[in-house]
Amino acid sequence: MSDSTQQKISNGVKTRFAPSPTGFLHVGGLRTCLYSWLFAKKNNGKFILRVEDTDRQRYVENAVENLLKMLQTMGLDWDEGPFLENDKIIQKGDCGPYIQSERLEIYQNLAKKLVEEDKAYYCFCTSEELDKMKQDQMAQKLPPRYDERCRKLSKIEIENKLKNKTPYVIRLKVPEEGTIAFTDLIRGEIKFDLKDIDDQVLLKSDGFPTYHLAVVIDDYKMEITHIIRGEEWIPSVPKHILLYQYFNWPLPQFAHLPLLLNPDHSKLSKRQGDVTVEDYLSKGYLKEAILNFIAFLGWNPGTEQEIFTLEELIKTFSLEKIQKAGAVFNVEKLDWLNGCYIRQMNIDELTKQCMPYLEQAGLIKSLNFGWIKKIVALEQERLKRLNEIGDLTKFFFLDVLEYTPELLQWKKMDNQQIKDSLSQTCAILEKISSDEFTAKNIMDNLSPLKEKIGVGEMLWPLRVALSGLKSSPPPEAIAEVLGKEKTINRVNQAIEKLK
RNA sequence: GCCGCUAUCGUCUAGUGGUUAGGACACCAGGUUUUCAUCCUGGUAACCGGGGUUCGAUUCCCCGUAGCGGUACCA
Repeated sequence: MSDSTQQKISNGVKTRFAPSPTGFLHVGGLRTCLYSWLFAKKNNGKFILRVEDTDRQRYVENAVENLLKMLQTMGLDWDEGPFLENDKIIQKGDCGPYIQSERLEIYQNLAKKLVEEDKAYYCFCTSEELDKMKQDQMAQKLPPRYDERCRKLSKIEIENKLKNKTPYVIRLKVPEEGTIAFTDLIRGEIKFDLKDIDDQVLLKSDGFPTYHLAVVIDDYKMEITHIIRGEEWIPSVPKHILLYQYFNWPLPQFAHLPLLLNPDHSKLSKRQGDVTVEDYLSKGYLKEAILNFIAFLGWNPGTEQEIFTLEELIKTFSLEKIQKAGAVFNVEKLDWLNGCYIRQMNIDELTKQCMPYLEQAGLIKSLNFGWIKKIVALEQERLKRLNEIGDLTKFFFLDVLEYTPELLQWKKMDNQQIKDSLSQTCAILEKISSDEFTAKNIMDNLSPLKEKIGVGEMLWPLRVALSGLKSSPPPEAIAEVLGKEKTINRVNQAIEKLK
């Protein structure tokens, strides 16, 4: 099979994301989806969604709904497929249905057609027989594979078994020799020997298709031009190509994406941290940051720009720039990127998004948006994840701060010096009216004292008195947000602590 | 075991038949009139190994090695 038989981009690009509803959306799945989406958008093509629910054992209730919601909140829209409207799944598009369990007849008919044309055959082997076959082969150190015994069944034997309702599967008839090669858009030519390829089950005994049958039929029927999916599918491409040939259908283009890896280079998995998109969202990673980060895991534009909006990604994206090797999902860089996005955010929006986390931390008693906004603003440059906001701002909400008196000490100051510093500071603060209790005013008034006793000597004890922390925003900024009364109260509490 | 994919700083990566092998994260140091953070400056740190081809290979070819994936009536 030469690459000239692969379909060219003529009547427009059409890509798909085809997940299995077996749980929450995985970040690897999100990236696959993003790349397919970007490629379609970049080429003014169509992007569709298809649900591959042919495995009833692994089917998870509500997984489809979750999936649709998640893609929606991530801003990846699709032109055809299932959509959520008023919490109900409805399907739109001319190639529907887009849920494989609703297309069984199509697969069954086409599988039968292959049997009629001698390109596939009935197999009546039980799973016990298959297990035994495998064990015998392993014992003899042979590669485990189906020995094709049902290929040799006579017409009469087959008819009898069918008449007796013996359960069966339909298997692909893979030629004994020859090679199948194809050009992967990311990896170049990949070649397989047909003799290494098993007679794949196409239709299971429960009447459902396997992935291999369903994916080929649907990608053809739905006019997919570019199949963009994970590299774990490379070994099954020859089976798919065989099916395209048997059906006499044109081949789509293939692009197999590198895997996402754990820090130890194993395939990204739950055991070593968070893998679902929801996990990251709930920790307070912004969707823009997640998308940006994930886009760069296995792809980069070749320039030095690192921060990209979705629009910019569409403009810049290309399959050729996709990496071949797997990429470690490195949370540290995500943290940095998320911090960048948080710093760029409009403060009203940031405050709004922080609210749920403040509530979670049990900090919001009075919902004074304006006041909370000031607090959030003070921590904006320190925030890397929204779920840090509680710990970072707790001290604003408390009546009494818990800290050890030693924390008030700047360099080699003794208790008396600290007390003096705080009382002199307090005296100055007392003189500022509540109306003029602003950060700038406070610093202006404090300036002479600062000259007299030293910057650190004045500001450090004040900062600890107001925040109870060794790292916090500047004291005058905290004072302004706290207001005159609370500020003076906290300074006096600090002086008390030193007695 | 068999089949396939892959290989540049710790991580994400740029790049080339001749480069001081570039950037980002992380880390370290200094600066930005208190701390933390932000920001700025600087620093440590990489071409898996062996053979070819070549005047010259990190780059091209071959062979190893390692990692990963597949080897299901899972996708």
